[in-house]
Amino acid sequence: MGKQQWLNNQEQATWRSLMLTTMLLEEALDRQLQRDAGIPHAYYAILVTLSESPDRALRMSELAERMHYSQSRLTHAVTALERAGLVLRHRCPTDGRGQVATITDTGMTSLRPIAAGHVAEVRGLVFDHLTPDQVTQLGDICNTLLAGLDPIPRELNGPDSNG
Amino acid sequence: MGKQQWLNNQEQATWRSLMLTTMLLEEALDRQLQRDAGIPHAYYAILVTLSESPDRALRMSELAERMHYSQSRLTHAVTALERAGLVLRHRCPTDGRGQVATITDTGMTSLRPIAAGHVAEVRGLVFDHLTPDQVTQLGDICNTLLAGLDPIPRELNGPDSNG
DNA sequence: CCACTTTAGTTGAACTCTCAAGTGTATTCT
DNA sequence: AGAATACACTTGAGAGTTCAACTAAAGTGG
Repeated sequence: MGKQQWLNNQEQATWRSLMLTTMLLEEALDRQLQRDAGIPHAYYAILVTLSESPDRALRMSELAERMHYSQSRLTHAVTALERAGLVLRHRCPTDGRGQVATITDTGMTSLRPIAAGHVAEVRGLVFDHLTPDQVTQLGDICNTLLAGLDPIPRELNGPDSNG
Repeated sequence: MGKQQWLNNQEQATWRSLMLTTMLLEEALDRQLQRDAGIPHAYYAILVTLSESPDRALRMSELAERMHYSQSRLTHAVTALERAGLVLRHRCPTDGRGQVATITDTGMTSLRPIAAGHVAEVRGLVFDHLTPDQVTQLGDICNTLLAGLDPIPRELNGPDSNG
């Protein structure tokens, strides 16, 4: 009746490889950053996003949306980064509810060597092993899957279809 | 000198897509299993591995190695699964240090519908969107990366090269 | 202007995982 | 056999995440 229910052998093998690869890759990235910078990968990503933003600052909600983190996750993370002196938080001037997170000078200075080490790890674990064609294939596959995974439409705010 | 240090534009875009894809995928799998079965994806994987093993049982260390989990992680996980009545633990008869984890009848019975729901999720999020060629490409890419990521050689215990 | 609802963000508890230390059982070496 | 070492597993503390309240400020409609 309709859709096939189970995975065939090739799909099953691919699935197990994919799950193992993503697990080991995330662990390797976390280990490297924790060892060399004392922060997890998720926190590093926050610092990078802030460093690339105008005035090195973003509203908490805007930051959460870009990172695809929950607000709670972001609050906890920014609290930790603030304790570490890498980020500052202050009230938003135009909206009394809002907070603006800013990466500090210390944060910016720390980030350069951390990013270099991280990129070296990414090259060494991923891109050094793939052909240009494979990079293209991987990008295409991920973008295809993102269309189904990402609740937020990318590149364009679709018109609301309900209401 | 020598190796290129930074990622080119295509690599950077691919990398961001990959990180986002793996994050959203893991989150979706965890959410579905937590909602429908009350356990996280990592625990589900343990149950599956046990259910496929002879006598539905494995030594803790053997299980940890197959899952690529730390022993500590596995101990905590099995403790939780035992509390839930899905797994049992008892002393290994041939080695007083060892423990053998067994999936219970309850665990086996619960697993069938849980697995069906999980597979449906995997199909719906991944394989329904990919062409057969893409599945092959993805499998090849993952296996390539695993060679560099996986400390344990697969399919063959290589001869020990030290000593 | 005052209730009602929405939005922004925080909080705290529960859970999972990591890391370092600890317990107890084999194994090895002399 | 006895000491030293290695192995299997557990424990507990700390960190990061989720989830369900909760606080407080905007917006909305009478």
